[in-house]
Amino acid sequence: MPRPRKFLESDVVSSASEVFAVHGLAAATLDDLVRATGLGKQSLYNAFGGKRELFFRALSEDREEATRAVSEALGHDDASPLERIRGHLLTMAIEFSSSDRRVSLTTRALVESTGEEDPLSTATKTGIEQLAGVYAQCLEHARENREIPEDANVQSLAVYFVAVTRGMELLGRAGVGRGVLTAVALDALRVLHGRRMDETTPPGDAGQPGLRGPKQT
Amino acid sequence: MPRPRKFLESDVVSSASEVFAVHGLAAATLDDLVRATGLGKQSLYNAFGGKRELFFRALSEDREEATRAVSEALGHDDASPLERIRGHLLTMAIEFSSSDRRVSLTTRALVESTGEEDPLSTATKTGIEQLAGVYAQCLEHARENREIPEDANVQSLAVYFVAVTRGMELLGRAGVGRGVLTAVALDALRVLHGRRMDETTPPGDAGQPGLRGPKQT
DNA sequence: TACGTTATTGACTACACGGTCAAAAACCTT
DNA sequence: AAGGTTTTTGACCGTGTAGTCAATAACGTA
Repeated sequence: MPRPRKFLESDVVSSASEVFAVHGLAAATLDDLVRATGLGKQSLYNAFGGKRELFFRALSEDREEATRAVSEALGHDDASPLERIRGHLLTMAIEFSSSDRRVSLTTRALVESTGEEDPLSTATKTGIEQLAGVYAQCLEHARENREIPEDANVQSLAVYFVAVTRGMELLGRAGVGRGVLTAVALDALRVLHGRRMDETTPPGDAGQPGLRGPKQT
Repeated sequence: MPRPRKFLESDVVSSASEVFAVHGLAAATLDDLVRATGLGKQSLYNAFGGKRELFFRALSEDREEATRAVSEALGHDDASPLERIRGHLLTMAIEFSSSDRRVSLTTRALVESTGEEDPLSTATKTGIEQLAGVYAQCLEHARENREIPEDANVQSLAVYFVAVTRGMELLGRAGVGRGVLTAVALDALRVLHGRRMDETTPPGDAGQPGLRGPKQT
């Protein structure tokens, strides 16, 4: 019998997400959010509880979306695991060099968090772990396929890829262009083909027939 | 004959830098700055012109300091170029996994800039180019020394290292520990030893006798 | 069709912020 | 010692902020 809402929470969160991605948590004003979502202040307040809470909702949606996207890109079986990682990184290069002002909410939360104990910080930490998990899974498959060296440390490589993509995101925002970012992505991939630094002879298993080499500028 | 100042501009900028590194530009209040620097508001205003201008001063000092530090780490000739890059990256891993809340002002400016035309953005862009230049120089030496493949693209690799360090910075802030970050750094270095993705036979020049292999967890 | 429940609306509040003003203080020169 | 110049000091101001309140509207049910 109560009066029903005129909006879908998911729509609101998604609009808010946009605002936060462009302005960040602190710099986004309630007015920005009101304008973007079409709701009144009080409705926002009733439904979510305030700017910070709304940000958390947006953040967790963003994390889900991000891991979903990566795990889809890495999970298709139309190509070998290694090829999929390669494709994914190239996609990221293009995405990050687009000129819109978006920054992933995870990165924003990371930078705006005020301390190790800040809920923002813990939320992003689990987000990063999720992401690394997805990479790790794909890398494990690659290892099973003998596409990467037997002794590769899948766990640290997974974190490595999270770091690289985060760095590419920042560089893209700094105005680094698509060509350079693509070259960086291809450079980053060479890790998967390298010998360990203390080895002088190559492992016996490495050739990747299906892949093209980097066409660096 | 005018009354002299009671402070050194460099001291003030350096204190302000600290505040900005912890809080960011937007979140740092003038009161924070007043407290940290010991000056009165008006003195700050006379000497610098306002929060934003002070941030720019701090930013350019930060850029100088950062490039100076990197180029020192990469410029010593107590080790081969490649060894120096390795040492530098490991140093960064330790630094970034320290638990203080600092974030480089360049990264902050990058994230807080509001548009491609924002002076913040252009300042950071040149900062990143400077940094990449330092890496490029060292990589060039490494190439001349035949420590990395002849056909390595020094320019994109330089940008790659900027991306990796930026990523490591973010991960460190997310609470990723020293061990993992070190492993990531070592992973990142493998790029310099890798074959191109379309090669199946190794280049003939690679062994690095003085270096230990990664002790990944 | 009337009632109870919840959503919506828009005016309101308290506050913290960046920035300013004018008076007082401190120094160097002459 | 006196004057001129600049810094310092501390009170002040307008603005924009997140958040609140009380009145009104809209719906399902009975």
